[in-house]
Amino acid sequence: MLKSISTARTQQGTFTPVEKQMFGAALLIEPEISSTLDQASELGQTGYSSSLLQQLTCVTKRFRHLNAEQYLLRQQDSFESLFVVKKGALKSYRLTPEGEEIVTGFYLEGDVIGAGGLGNQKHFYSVVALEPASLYEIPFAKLLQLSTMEPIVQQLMLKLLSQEMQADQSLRLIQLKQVKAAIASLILNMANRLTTTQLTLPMSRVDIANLLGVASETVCREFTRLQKQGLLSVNRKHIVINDLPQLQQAAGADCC
Amino acid sequence: MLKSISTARTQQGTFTPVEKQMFGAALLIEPEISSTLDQASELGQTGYSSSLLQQLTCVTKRFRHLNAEQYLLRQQDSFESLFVVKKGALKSYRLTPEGEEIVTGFYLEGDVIGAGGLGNQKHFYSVVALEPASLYEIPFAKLLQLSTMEPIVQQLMLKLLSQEMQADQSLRLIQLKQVKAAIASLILNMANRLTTTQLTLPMSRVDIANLLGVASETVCREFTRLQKQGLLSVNRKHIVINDLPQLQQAAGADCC
DNA sequence: CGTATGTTTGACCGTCGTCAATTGTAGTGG
DNA sequence: CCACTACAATTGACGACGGTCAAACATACG
Repeated sequence: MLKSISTARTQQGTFTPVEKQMFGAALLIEPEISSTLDQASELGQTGYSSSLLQQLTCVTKRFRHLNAEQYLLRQQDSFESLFVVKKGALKSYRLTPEGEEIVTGFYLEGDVIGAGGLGNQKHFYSVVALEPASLYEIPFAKLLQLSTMEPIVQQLMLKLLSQEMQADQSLRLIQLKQVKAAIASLILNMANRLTTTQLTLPMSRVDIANLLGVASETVCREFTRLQKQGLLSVNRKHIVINDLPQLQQAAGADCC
Repeated sequence: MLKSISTARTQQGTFTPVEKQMFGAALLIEPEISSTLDQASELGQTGYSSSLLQQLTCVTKRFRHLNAEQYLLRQQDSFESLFVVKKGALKSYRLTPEGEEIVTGFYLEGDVIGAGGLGNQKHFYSVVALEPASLYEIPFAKLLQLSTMEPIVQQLMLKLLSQEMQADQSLRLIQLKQVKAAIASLILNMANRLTTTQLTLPMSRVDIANLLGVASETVCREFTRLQKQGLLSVNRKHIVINDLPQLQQAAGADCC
């Protein structure tokens, strides 16, 4: 349900940890890609790669700040940049012809926004901040330009898109489940990403309902049911996980 | 619901119609990309592009034939090729931990299979033929190699991935709708692609049910309901559209 | 012709959507 | 600092949609 399947990682290698973190945060480097970078350096392309790195870190130095309710981009905006969430939370959604909101995902720290526009001229969803948020901005033109010089960048872009696709797919899996399981999955996913048993949801019940395609009342009822079963403590947006194993079972093996 | 949003097209230009069709069928060229190709040629890169074209047509000359029920690829297979459906129909699916089948899409003539693996080592779904099918095979390694020489190929790959993502997204929209609307959309999409009011479904009721996340009985009931309303004539897998405008309305503006 | 499989239909019941009332919380202005 | 207001969240009642079980039926294949 959340856009990123994995979080950015750093590794010891040819690049300094700081550089890697920067690069990783910007492009969600997986371990294997990270080592690809290392290998590239080891293969005598160090000069080339480090200049690449310089350009990338340069590119990612742009920042953008949003207040709650402010839009990062709107459906049909022309595609110009990728964004990486540095802090805060956002949601993406589309509108049905009837004006209903269909939430397509939530973005937390480290998530990449806009990969879906990589092959298109236009974005096909709007993205709005749920709380004050700051983001890195990566101009797509710059990225494309770099990619012609460095195949690694191209692979990264492909990987980004694939990840976003996989995230969408697991979202589909969630929707097919019982609502109870979907909620449990949502909570678990949030908790995993934040590595804590206590969390504050950035999104409203309505947002969750629109993500799962159910009524907001149903979301409420499932929250209270999970609380009565002792798996969660719920107080509005504040959630405490009381019984992790049971919750995982309720999620029904979050799968894939 | 169906994987491709648009079908391959041919245009008059630098390349011969036959070449274009080949290229278009293989990579789902959009008009604007197609004209990009033309522009590239006009900008004096003709030699380069036509060698690209030669390589592409060469690459796409590989064929693959499947009987019904035969697998094109299985979940966790390593990613080696893209496929383009030349004839026939296939479905892709994943299994839940409980062993339930979740259909992720149907592929008809002209559809591209496997774009989701572009950034990954493994495919995350299985693909099986619903009826005898023949496909073009495009080795990924070759494609990547070409893309380092020709930015256009890279753009095409990005576009392919984006298209697959958009298809997934519209699938999500369908799932959130009423089952009736979902079925109507499915039929309309099939009919549009085949440009006819009379069609034979390649997939079973169970497959449709697994795609939409409902019971197969529900699919049956909606089919008969649409028939009783006079929108469709249904006889097992044979469908005739009797009232297109009404059907489109039932689909509820297939949107986006 | 007979069996296996896919399809259709009916009966029953649980889940979830809708409508509505109530509570709780945060933000506003006095 | 305290009402007052607006809105999110919660809970209840009721009905419809869709899942499950079961049976009847049609079609394909041997």
